[in-house]
Order: sequence, then structure tokens, then C-alpha cells
Amino acid sequence: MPVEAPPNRPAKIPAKIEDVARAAGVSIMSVSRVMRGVEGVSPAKRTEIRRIARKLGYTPSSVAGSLAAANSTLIGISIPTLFEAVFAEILDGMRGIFNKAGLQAIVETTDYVESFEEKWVQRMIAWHPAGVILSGVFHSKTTEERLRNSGIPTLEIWDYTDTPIDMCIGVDHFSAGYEMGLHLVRLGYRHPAYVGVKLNKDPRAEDRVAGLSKAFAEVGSRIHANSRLADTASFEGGMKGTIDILNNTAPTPDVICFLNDHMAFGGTMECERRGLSVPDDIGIVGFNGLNINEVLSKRITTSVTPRTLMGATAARMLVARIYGARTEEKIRMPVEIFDGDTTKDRMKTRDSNT
Amino acid sequence: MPVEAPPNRPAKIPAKIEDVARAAGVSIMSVSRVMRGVEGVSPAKRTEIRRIARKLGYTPSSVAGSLAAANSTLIGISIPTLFEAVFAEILDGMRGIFNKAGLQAIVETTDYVESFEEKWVQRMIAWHPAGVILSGVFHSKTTEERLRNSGIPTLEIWDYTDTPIDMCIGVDHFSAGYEMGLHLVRLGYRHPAYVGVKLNKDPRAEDRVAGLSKAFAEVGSRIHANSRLADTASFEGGMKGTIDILNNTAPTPDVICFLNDHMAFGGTMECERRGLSVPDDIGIVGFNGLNINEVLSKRITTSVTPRTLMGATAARMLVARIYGARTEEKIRMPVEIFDGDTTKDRMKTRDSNT
DNA sequence: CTGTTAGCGCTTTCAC
DNA sequence: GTGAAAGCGCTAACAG
Repeated sequence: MPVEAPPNRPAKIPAKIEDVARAAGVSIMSVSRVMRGVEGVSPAKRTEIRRIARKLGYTPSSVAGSLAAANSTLIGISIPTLFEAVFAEILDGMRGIFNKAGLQAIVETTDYVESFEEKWVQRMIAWHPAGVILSGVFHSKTTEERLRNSGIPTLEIWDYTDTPIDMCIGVDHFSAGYEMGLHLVRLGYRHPAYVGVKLNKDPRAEDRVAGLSKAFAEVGSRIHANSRLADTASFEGGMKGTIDILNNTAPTPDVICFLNDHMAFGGTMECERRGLSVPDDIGIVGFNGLNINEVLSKRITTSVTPRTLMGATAARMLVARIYGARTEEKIRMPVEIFDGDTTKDRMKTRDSNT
Repeated sequence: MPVEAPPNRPAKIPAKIEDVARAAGVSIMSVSRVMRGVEGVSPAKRTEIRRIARKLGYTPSSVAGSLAAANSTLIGISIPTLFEAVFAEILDGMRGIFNKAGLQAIVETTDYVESFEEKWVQRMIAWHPAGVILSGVFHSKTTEERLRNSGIPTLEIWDYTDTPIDMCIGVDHFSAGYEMGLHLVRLGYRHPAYVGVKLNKDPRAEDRVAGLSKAFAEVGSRIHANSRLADTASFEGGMKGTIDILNNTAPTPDVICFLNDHMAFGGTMECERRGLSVPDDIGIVGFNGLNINEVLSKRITTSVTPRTLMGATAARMLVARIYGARTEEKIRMPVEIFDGDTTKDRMKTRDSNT
């Protein structure tokens, strides 16, 4: 005569604020106050309410709370991919700050596709987040408009722009590329090649390439070969791009600049496999200063970006804004060139072989 | 006479269902039906409502919707860290499935701290998620209890256990360690060392070590040296652990097993820096089969785990369960040994040097 | 310090 | 096919 066992697990009906109030013999407002940690409840009642709440396993519903209070503790974060260590580090920098502020991060990856980002923003807005973080400064018109109209504090991260939707913090990728270009020119390189990912798979990387080009143009040179085969900036992508360049370019470039250090490492492996000595026969340049560099016997020449600090600063900016403080709207972070072992001063060492 | 500009951006008051209903000359119920894609509205009204909704920039509030419908489209996912590529890959495997099912992932990292996980679970439950995914099978009593009582579909991932909270999918880490141990024994290794992270920083890794120990015990050997200095399973951690082992262990072990491939790579670099040839003087073993292996000239001997597939399968299990289907409760996934270039058959090659 | 009254923006239920 | 009424579980605003 009893019904069949339920399809899944039993699911106790969760206690609600009313149950706690009744059991404690107080009004639901007192329970509400205690649960939110707000003043205005006598110590005795407070203790009793806490006890009952624990006993009943009561957890206030954030959904109901957000609706009633017209606010939420959600922070929506959109990043292109988790496969680039960069974004994992940025997120790591944010985590602690958001936690301390009682905010909850919702992370989504867009794989560099604008339309994904657009849909995500719409879904996100529906949750009334306390703030939104977007990666990069390239977004669809609709995305920008929705965010502007929503009034939700919005922070663009990783790229720097003078005209953010709301706030931004990042590095100037064009300048970073330009500075590295100047450095390489100074070292005597004149025939650079570039290995990256497909054109639409990382717009900031292309900004860096433009900066690099400019520096070489100033000495009458240019990027002699490009390879953009890979979908992701992986070790393997770097290797394949290098094969592409070395097989199809004559004369062999004197330096290959990679989208990032992981690709650069893959490229280095390929050069050495072919008997090309780095940096004597060919220079290798990465980007970011990822931590693989800490164990390599030949440290990669690269531009070091402040990822963790950027994440932490970003989170602080957003938290400050959410709590109504006036904050810096735009922060441009510095990039530092690390002169590693995969490039050398070709002016000096031209006649002195090791 | 006008007031000062508002502190932040203007924040248009967003349109709500009522506004759309009024503008379209229908009841809010019809709007609700159209927005949810439910039957019961005439094509003409449907079109008109869609038009007005778009014109007004109306986005239904998920907060209100969840409260009224007593459900949500959130999936809470807890992972230890984003710094191990493994978890990024698992997440990547899930993404597409959840997107297609209209579910929204909320990812949190716990840094292997049980109490963080416990707090996170409580916060998460407050959002009435459609499902929860936890990494590993070690959780606080409170966490398990809360999840059980909530009736929320729960999936434990990465470790396998016969007694999950609800469902689980993962690999058997003890067996994985044991199998690798057998493999090394077969190759003739007898003096293994282990390099990992601090004891509380990765419980599954210790399961693998136990399996490894068992295999060596069967031939009367044991793990002769251990180093667990690092907080994270990084390249650098592997290097430092290797320094620790090589400086303080005599005689030098014939093989070092690392927590994962990245640590193993750091260790390899250190060995070569010291003039120890891999695999002739010392063997190196990793775990996971991470993609750095695809570019190395000496591929690391490792146990390959199916991360992306595991993520996708996990997501499918959870989605099926959420939609009420009967599903597999427990799935144990296979681990495959990759016999790379950092170990060799010591029986065969003892007298034949390359 | 405590409680009452009105919603928050939507969906469920049930009439028509 | 359509809509009115009654909440979902909580908090803001106010009154005692």
C-alpha cells in the first residue's frame, strides 16, 4: 500500500524562516535579523534563535533574499579560457578578496567567441549580479548596451582601454609588443617571425604583434613570417607553428616571437630537435612570464605580466564600487621585459663563439 | 537646481513582466508563457509579445523565477585548484553539456581545505542549485549531511568510491599507483623515491603512493625517500623536491615518482642540470599525461587519465539525474600507463649502453 | 528591542 | 487560448 520509493534521494523539506521563528517563539523578523547579522535583537533571543536554526538545519534562501532585498552577492566573471594559466592566476588573485567581501563568483568561459559572451551576459543579468567582470575590451554592441543600461558595476580586465564600458584594469598590449620589439632591435635582431593562434582566437595577441611590427618598421624591417594555425596557445601549438615557419620560410628567421611562454617552449623543443641552437642560431621570445620559466635551464626571454596582482586589484576595485565608494576607473598595469637565455646580444657576440 | 550626477552610472529601471504585458495589451501570464517557451499563446500574440519584450530590453529575472518555480538552473562546482590543468580540463569537458542543457555553472576553488568546501556548500545550497559537483571523496561530515538532506543531485568527481554521497565518477587512484608500481618493478626498478606536495594538499595523490608502495613491497622493496615540501603541484615544486631528494638521499634512488607530469618535468630539469642522465642514471615518472608531454623530446612515463571525457560524462550523468532519468550511480574510469622515454628496461639494457 | 504590513517579480493553479 | 488570484521565502519600512 505504500507508494514506490521516490525516484532519487528523499529530500527532506528544508526548514524556512517561519519554522525557525515558530520553534523559537519569536517573529520572523528577529530570525531574519539574526541570520543577517544585523543589530536589534537581544542577546538572549539571538542565542536561542541561533540554536534553533542550527538544530533545524536552517539555511536562509539566497534566492528569496535577493528578490526581497533587490540585490545579490553574485559576481559574474567571463574569461576566454581556463587553459591559459594567465586567467587561472587572475582568478586566483580575485578569490580571496571576493570571499572576504561575501561575494560569490560565477565563472564562465567564452572561448573567445563574442556571441557566447553576449548570451552569457544576458543570462547573468537575469541573476541581478552585484558586479560583472569581462575579459578584454572587445565585446558586441548588444553586450555593451545591456551592461550600460543595467547599471551593474562592470569591470573589463586584462586589456587596457581609455574608453571602458565602466571600469577597466589591464596592460597595454600594443605597448608591450612595441617594447619587446625595441628590445629585440637593440639586441640586433632583424628577421623576426611570429607564431600565435588563429586570428579570432586572441585579439590582444594581435595588438602585441602590431606593436612588435612597429618597432621593427622603425629600423626598416618587418615580421618576415607568421604562423597562426593553432586554436589554443598550447605547447603543441607552439611546436607546430615552429615547424610551419622553419619548413616554409627562407632564410630562417633570426628570432621567433610566440604568443606566450608555453608556445615558446614548444617552439624551443622543435628548434633543438632540428639541431638549431637557441639562442646562437635562433632567438625565442614568449609572453607573460609563466612559471615554467622557473625550472628551465634556458629561461625564455619574455614580457612579465602581473596577473595575480591584477586579479586582486580588480576585485578590490569592484568591491569598492559595489559598496558605493568612488574608485579609480581605469588602471594601466606595467609589463616588464625579462631578458632570458633564449635571446642574446648579436652585436657583441657576433665573432665570439662559446 | 538639479541634483548632482548620481554616484555611478545611471541604471535605467529595468523593464519587468508587467511593463511588457501592459505595452502588449495582454496579461502577465501570456508574457510569462512566451518567455519560457511554453504552449498556450496564439501565434499573433506570441509575435507581438516578443517584439515588445525586445523593444523594452526585457530580461526575465531568474531570481524571481527561481523563487516562484522553486527551482534553479545553477550547477555548483567545487574544485581544489585551477592551477592543476587537470581540473581545467574536467571543467572544459562539462561546459558544453551544461550549456546545452541550459544550466549555469558556478565554480569555486577550495584549495584542498575541507572547511572552505563546507562553507561553500552551505552558500551554494542557499541558491537552490539544480545540482552540485564536488571534487574528490573526502568531505566533512557536515558537508555530506547537508547535501544528503537537501536532496540536491550530487556528483563526486575525480576519485572513485563505492560509497558516494549520491553519484560518483572517477579513477581509482590506489590502483593507478599500484599499476604503475608493477610496471616499474617489471622494468627492474627497486629504489623509488616520491616527490609530491604537503600531506593535506592532495589526498588522492597519497592513495596513489600507497598503491605504489604495495607494488614495491611485493618484491621486498619500499619507497626509500619522500619529499612533500610544495604547496602546489608546480614545475618549481618538482624541482625543489628533486633537489631535496638528491641532496639528502644515499644511495641515489633509481627512479623518482612525481605527483604529476609538471612536477616530473621540473624534476627532470634538475637531474639534467646535475649531470644525471634520464633515464640512464635515474628514472622519472609523472601522472596524468598532461599535454606538455606532446612536445618533449624525452616523453615522461606517466599514467594517462581521461579528464575531458570524465568531465563530459559527469555532466551528462548529472543532467540526466536532474531531468529525472534513472542513471548510472558510479562510474570507474580507466587509467592507462604511457611508457615514455624517462624510464627504461633495466633488465635488458644493463650491459648495452646507447 | 520587537513585530506588523507590504511587497520583491515571477509562476502555479485554477477558472473562464 | 487567456487571465485572476495566491503565493514562493524573504526583507524594507514602519509602528510600537
